[in-house]
Amino acid sequence: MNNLQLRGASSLHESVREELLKRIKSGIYLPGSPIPSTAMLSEEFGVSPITIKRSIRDLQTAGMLIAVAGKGTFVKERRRFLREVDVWLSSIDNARKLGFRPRLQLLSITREKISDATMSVLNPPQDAMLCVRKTVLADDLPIMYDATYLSSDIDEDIVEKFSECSVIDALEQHAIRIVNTRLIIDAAPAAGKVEEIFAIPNGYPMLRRLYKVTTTKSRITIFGIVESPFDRLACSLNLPANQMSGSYLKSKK
Amino acid sequence: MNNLQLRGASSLHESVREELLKRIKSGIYLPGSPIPSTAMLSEEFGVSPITIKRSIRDLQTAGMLIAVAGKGTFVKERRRFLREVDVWLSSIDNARKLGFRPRLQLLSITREKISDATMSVLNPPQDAMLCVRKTVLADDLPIMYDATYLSSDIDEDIVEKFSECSVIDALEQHAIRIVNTRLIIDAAPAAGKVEEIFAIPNGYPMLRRLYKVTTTKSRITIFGIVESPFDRLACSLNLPANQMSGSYLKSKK
DNA sequence: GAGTGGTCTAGACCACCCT
DNA sequence: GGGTGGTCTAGACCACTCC
Repeated sequence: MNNLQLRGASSLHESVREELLKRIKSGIYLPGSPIPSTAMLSEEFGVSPITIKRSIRDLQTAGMLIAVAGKGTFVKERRRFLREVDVWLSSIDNARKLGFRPRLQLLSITREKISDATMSVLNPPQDAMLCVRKTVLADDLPIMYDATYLSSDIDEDIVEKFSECSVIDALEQHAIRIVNTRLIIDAAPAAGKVEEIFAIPNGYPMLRRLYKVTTTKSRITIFGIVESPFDRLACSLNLPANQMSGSYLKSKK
Repeated sequence: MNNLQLRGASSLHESVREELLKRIKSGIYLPGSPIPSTAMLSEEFGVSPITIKRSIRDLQTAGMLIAVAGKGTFVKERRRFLREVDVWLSSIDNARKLGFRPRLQLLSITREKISDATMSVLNPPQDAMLCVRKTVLADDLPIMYDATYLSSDIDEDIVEKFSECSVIDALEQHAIRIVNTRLIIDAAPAAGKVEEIFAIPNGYPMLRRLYKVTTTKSRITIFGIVESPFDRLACSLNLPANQMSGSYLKSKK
């Protein structure tokens, strides 16, 4: 009935997972299409439905499958957005350049403190700031969740711009020059609304870009966090020799 | 007996998870220390041990806990290494600068093709290459798993250097100059040995840096993949205005 | 030997979707 | 109504660790 236990898997649910993964990779199960139901797989493999469910859940958290209650379990479509991080190009323009149809959606404008642990490396102010939250969609699929933090004494018409377009475009439209961008790329578990928006289960990690943008106007320093599902986005950057500093160029020791 | 269901959690295991997370964050359960056993938590919360296990497993994949069979479940120590990606500094020197005691461990030297999907963006050669695998430890904890790919016609003494020290240091010792580094930062599920080394479960994603280093010697182009658990490493970079290109500096449209 | 987590199973209930 | 996945439970077995 089955041909499991072929790989180096030490447990049943692992074997099942490997086998399903193999079928996805080899194209037996196609992106966007449903895989057989738990019951059917259970019968095919001669394993308890619970064990099948376990494997499927693991593949879900690994971003390979997406299960929809009442409908079935589907192979996730894999199309990844390459964010060019070393170029001053807004996410929107970046997406357009890569052939996506990008769209921006304002979620909320609130007053909040920045509480993220990683963010503290960038030394954000301790007091409450204006927080503009939006999602960026590419081809109608959400790929980014952005929280932009502005000092709360900022002009209302600037805030408006921030809710309509990206940080870079908003600044440009007010003729404010960027002096420096400090970026931290990390991954952290999805929390709250982010889980919903991207249908991410169980606090699974999101790829994040935390930024601090300093401008010529000393009053205007912008902080922000952009979160993306790791299977929808990757960052790319280029480091030419003539721009580099560090131990390599100095005579070491 | 319990005070669950307080958060916006829609299921029992979610409530339990939130409660455990709260206790970790508030310091009731301390880093490095064990949390109560499944049986005890089951009693305390008035929930099936299986539901407790479910919550614990989710917190494990989220990098908060680490369960050791026969010993107990422990709160993971959180100390994160900030890799400065825009500076030409070897990982080793970077770690040392941050106060870690770094160490390098050679794992294997093999001949392999580069098969990673993301890597294809960097257009690596299709034929088999020399693959040097090593781990980087900081304070005796593994933080990076590096696979360096070299064209297989390279001198043996250079290969030797690559297995002893980082790419940058190896090149420097042979007086080879780096012309450009192209970097892609993404996250991808852990596979095979990586799961073991970092005690990562279920193909949980690792933060990765894929690089292509071009040098003055045309024969020598180096590819590589560095993987790290996302709770042990983040990348940082700085983008000063004078080095930037892109739409912002050009007159747009 | 007592305690730990890990695995696998069986069975029941729910909410949802589609026809 | 018959299918789907999601949740929760009970119970049994194993391998491991520590005393």
